[in-house]
Amino acid sequence: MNIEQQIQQAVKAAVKTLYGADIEESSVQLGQTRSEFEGQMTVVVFPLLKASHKGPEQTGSDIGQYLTANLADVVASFNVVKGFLNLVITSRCWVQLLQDISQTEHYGFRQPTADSPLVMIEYSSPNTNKPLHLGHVRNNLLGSALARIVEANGNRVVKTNIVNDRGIHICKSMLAWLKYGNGETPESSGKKGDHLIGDYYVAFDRHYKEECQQLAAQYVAEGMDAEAAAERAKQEAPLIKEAHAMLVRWEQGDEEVRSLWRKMNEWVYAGFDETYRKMGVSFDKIYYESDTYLEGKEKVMEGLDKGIFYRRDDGSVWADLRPEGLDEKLLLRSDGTSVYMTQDIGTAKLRFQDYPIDKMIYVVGNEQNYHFQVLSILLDKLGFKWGKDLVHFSYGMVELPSGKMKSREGTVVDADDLMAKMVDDAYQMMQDMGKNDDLSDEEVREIARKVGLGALKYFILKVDARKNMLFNPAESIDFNGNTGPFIQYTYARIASVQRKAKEAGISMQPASADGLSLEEKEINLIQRLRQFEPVLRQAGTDYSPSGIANYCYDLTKEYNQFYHDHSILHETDQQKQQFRLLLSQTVAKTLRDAMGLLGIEMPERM
RNA sequence: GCUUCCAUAGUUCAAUGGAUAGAAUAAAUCUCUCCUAAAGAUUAGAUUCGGGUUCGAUUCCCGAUGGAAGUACCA
Repeated sequence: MNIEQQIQQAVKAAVKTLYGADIEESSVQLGQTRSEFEGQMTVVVFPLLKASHKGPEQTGSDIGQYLTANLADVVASFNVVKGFLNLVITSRCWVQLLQDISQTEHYGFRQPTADSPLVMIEYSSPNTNKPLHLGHVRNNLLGSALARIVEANGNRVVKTNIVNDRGIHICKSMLAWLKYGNGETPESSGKKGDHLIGDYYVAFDRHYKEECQQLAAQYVAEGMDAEAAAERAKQEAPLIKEAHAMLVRWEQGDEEVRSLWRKMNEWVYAGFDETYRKMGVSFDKIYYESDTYLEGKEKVMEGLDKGIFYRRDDGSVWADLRPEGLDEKLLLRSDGTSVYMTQDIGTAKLRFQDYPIDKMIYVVGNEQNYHFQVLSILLDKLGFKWGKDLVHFSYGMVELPSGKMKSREGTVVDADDLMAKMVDDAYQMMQDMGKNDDLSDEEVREIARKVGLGALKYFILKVDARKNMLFNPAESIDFNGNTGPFIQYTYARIASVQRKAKEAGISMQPASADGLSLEEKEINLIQRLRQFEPVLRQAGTDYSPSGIANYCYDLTKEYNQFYHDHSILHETDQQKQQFRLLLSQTVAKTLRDAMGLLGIEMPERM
């Protein structure tokens, strides 16, 4: 039984004996003592006043006395400040706790079993017409971190990706490539496939814009007012008409269009795979919209038969969600083609066929909150048992100082470029600091890779996912302060101490704890280590990678203070030295586990 | 218009309803004959406004103000 439970139980017993009242064990509010007071654990006595019918001070001291008398192994002494009962926990307890943590592999993790809930997490979900940018990076990092966190809380997890490989957007790239590409390929140009396709998407847009302007000018000359002319031009421009025609040919299965589509998608996938690999994200199962949209149609027709949906005179199919407080939602266009919602229904159907899903989590930006509100209702109506409480893990946008990223204005922060720049910066920094003297260039580059990506990942994951966040390309991402490298650096320092201890033949095995008196910072650290379990639980229920990131920072900060104040290898008291080595080792272990959940690798030196 | 989300130091971020709201950064200053100074320490700086619930509110509720997103036969 852990310290918290022992105290809670004892407080319950105290209330019973002292005041004759029954309280719930779990209702005993137990927190950590603030550093300015003596003690490590604090019982909040306010909620107990109803039972005691005494003042807070008196109640606190009654219970404190009971605890020191009846739980002397754990509670050494106490003090009461206002309504807070601060408890000093015995050193013996702390050392025991440290040993437990150090001996537990992946302390705080829960192993999934065969009958654990099956959670499917969808993330990434790119369009195949342009390369990944910083917004996708946030999505991918959040999704993969979330998958690890959910798994570490004892769930079976399937990571999935839905690729939006069909639709007007990819037709635009295809058309531009046919018109202006001169047969350019990734091989011929040396460009990454996704970047190549992205360039043609931009090219389409540029030419389309020109056409629109010319056409609009012509309409205005014919006497139309400017706004209407612009609107009309958008629809009547030859390029967009060609793109639509191409989409129709695609849907009809026109082999010429299909084979071009396959070829260009392959280029893009090769590019994506490289980006995913560098980012360190992966999937267990990938779905393609081109496979799922027909399933969606089928499912919608099924709903139509059951009377869940209705058909309008023009042939389009709708769901009436006004009873749910929402609007009517289109599910099939009047020409019978499917929309975004149709596809998601189809994907859900296929997934449910493939896996007995208990819970579905969609990692998708908050701009689609409404979509998922609707999807949840529709899936529920269609009989998916997990539809009703599907989780839309809705995250905020990444903004630039100039506002939103816009591909047209060239303000998009490219994922590949950014990762490369982070690694370069880390490499340059190592050069400048002369840290690479006895390392091969290859080793330095590997460390720079971990550090550069660690900085990027931590930068993104430490922020509450719900909130919009700011990225300033001019300032770049810091390597000092509350950053990934700060945590990695501390880890590398511990690794260094451990190497030296090993060379000197110093045992890291815990000696007897008898007579060992602990420093305040040592106790703080053990307490912090213990905290990892509740933090991980919380991160699992709140779906909060940032909770893990913040924990890593707090633990690191705490350790650095300890490291600064207390010597390890120079400590002459052997018992203390071994204890500190064990403590350091356990901090390193916990940091590796916790940062690992965020997908951040820890270098043994840097 | 309607719906949803957000609002904390100059800036970027924290805080299961708990004690004097924490960090980082930017500024000034100190600490390497000492286990890695990508570190540690000191000084100064913030809860948008008005109500309510509570022993206690940055946190929960209502209203106002400001910002973002959505409200497509786009995805």
